[in-house]
Amino acid sequence: MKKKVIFWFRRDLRLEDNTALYRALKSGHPVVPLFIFDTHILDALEDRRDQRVRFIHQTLAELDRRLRQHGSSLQIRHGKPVEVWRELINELDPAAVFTNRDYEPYARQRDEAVADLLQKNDIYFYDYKDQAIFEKDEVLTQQGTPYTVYTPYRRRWEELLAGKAPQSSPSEKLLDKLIPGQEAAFPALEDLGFRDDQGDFPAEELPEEIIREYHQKRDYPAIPGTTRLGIHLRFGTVSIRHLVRRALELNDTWLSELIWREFFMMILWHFPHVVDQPFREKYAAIPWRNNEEEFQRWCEGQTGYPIVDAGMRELNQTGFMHNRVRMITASFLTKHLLIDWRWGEAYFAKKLLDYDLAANNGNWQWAAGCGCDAAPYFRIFNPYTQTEKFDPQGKYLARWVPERDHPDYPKPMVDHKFARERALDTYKKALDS
DNA sequence: TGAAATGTTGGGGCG
DNA sequence: ACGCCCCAACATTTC
Repeated sequence: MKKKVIFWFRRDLRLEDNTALYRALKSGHPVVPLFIFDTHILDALEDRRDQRVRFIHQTLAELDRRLRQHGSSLQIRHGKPVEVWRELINELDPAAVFTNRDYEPYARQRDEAVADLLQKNDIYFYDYKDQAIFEKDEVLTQQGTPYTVYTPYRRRWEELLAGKAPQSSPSEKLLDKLIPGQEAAFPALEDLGFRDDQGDFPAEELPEEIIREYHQKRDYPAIPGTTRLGIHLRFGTVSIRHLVRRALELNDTWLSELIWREFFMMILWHFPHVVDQPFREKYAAIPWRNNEEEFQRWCEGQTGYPIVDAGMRELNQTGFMHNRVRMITASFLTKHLLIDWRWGEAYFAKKLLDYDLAANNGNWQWAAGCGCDAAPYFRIFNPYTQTEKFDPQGKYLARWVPERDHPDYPKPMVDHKFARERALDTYKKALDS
């Protein structure tokens, strides 16, 4: 009997065009598909109804159902990855482990520890590029340094792609190479310490019409002009190669957004200190006001600025916020209230279904002015002007802040002109010295 | 992937 | 006819 190999699912919860899964299935060994619910991550979540856990659970259930159609089933474990792997090694005695690379600092450290353990047991650890078109240092300047400005990065990225459609790995065609056996138990959400809930997640079907018109409609939060594929990119329920192929056919502006995603992934890979430090070191000197009460009002959508409140309420109620409004609310928190971008980043991390460390961190630093290729600090969004431009009929406001004209709706918590000048002054003083 | 302040231009009202 | 003022519209500079 041939030894088994294990395919470890992480941020790639799909059977189609899954690079490492394909390679495992091609290895000639029977493949055990595995997912580990990582207690390091789960225990840190505050909300026992966290919708992202439910999304993963639901997605895994569907994967398992499909695997069972092929006579196999998904192994699911729950624990600290290194400890789980110790058990798996004893239990399954695998010849090798296949997985797709993940570039976040925690994942890198986890994989290093697991790879180390496997190596000590003479088990191969094969990892593959899957969640990006170009990873690590595949896109570098002529000096061999990572790009820190988006536009030249994008130019080089497109040069390397050379207009060619990225190739898929047809893992879905080899599912008969999975290990037979349907005895693996599938845990309920409750077994993992979470509660089940209602509600639909956005579909993973590609909304072609939206992509076609993306450049015209993406900035208007009242209309469905964005694809809402973030959550699927986060958990890998859709293949980036597939999306880039469609982007090449359908819309250049949308392709640009996919490249922004890789830009920030690459920044996080090369400059992991951005996780808790500004990319531009000088910005560490900004004396954030960090007023807790004001932060609370921002979180709850009670600032008295309708567009800000609309965004925060959309986030709180749905786990989603339109991108234009993410920029406005982030600008308001960092500039108008002078609250540390990391507070805002942490709040978004807690609430966004599509939360992704690289993108969230990159965009918050962009908004605060301290990131690579960031908006200059003196670029301060005027919430009223933004509303006129991007929600001219007030439809978005009407949906999320219906009481905005009532006498009991709060007055603006800070005067725009005053806050603007205070921010300019504070940033200028901190950066000059 | 801003906004405000400041500068310039040109048409119209008016003496 | 002309100069002057006003001010909207646009452009440039500044934050």
